[in-house]
Amino acid sequence: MILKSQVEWVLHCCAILAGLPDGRYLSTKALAELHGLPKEYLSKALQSLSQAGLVHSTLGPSGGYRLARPPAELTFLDIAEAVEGKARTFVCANIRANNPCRPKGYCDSSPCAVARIMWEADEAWRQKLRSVTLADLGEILSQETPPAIWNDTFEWVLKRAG
Amino acid sequence: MILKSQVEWVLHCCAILAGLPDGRYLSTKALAELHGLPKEYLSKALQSLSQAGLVHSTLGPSGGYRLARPPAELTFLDIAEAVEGKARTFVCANIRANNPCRPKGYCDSSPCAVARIMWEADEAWRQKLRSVTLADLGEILSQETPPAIWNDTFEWVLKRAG
DNA sequence: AAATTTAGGGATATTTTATATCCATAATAT
DNA sequence: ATATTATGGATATAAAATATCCCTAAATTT
Ligand code: SF4
Ligand code: SF4
Repeated sequence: MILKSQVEWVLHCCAILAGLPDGRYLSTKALAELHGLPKEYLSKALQSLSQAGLVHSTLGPSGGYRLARPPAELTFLDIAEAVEGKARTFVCANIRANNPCRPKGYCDSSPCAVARIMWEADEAWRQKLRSVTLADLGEILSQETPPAIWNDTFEWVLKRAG
Repeated sequence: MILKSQVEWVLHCCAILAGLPDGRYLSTKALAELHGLPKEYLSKALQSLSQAGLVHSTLGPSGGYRLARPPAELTFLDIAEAVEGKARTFVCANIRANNPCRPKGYCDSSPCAVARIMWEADEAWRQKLRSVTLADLGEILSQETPPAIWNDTFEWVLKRAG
């Protein structure tokens, strides 16, 4: 069970978008080039963000994406779910229904303990991701990244931002 | 990102094994029949449990599996990891290394904030599963399952246990 | 001693998901 | 007008999950 690589991609892209000045847009092309990713496929991931309402897009030259909300209001969970979907990782195939000792037509009123416990673990994962915002990430990255690289990167980005 | 269905299978199987009297074994055939599962493929899942040291097996007629430890010492995490593997769900492809603004040969000392946060979420999932044992599960199931079904099931199981 | 039953492991096939590319379209900027 | 962009559909490829088959060695039953 491994997350799509698109999750990493869009997290990095959002971190960049979070540093963009108000009103500026950054294109798929620039984001793909900056991260060394296949442009067409990254585009699908960014479209997922757009469909989830996390980013706003605009067309034409100087077009691209910007965040739809302030970085403090965008969580890791928002972003991960946009790409990965909101489905739980444990899907219950209801195999207890196959138990030959069950009366025919017996219908279980609710999911059993196995499913509930697995879903609680899923929720713990979600809760952690819900507790971290893009603003938090930006703060950490700006502290940890060597200033030279950090500045060069945003200079590079601004040169390409529409 | 969805867990293998084998995870559900082995959790149910372990719940049954946990109710087995000391020294008795239950075969793959019986476990597959009880849950309505493909015997050969379930066998692979049970072999994973065996390789992880969670169950003990014995050959021949009246052979099969029993738990290797008391139910209170077997956690959901033990069981899930035996089948699903211990790898983290977020794998870092180190795409920041592709950043054209980085000096050539620059080597990042440690994983960045994105990876660390995602790994913390993984750990929250693990922590929840680590906190629930087969003994806990057995207690809940025995309370929630209608007594008639519960008793019939273990009668059925004991008739087939070696 | 022979026949039966079992776990274990290897090989292989099928189905589903993830990854990736290509193209047509409409909107926007210059 | 021309160039550039997001979007969505179609399709192709690679990888993983699901599943079956068969052989072996060990243990039990007869
Ligand atoms: S016992 Fe629980 S996990 Fe298993 S099939 Fe039923 S509801 Fe799903
Ligand atoms: S920035 Fe973090 S998540 Fe992204 S590639 Fe680097 S270490 Fe991995």
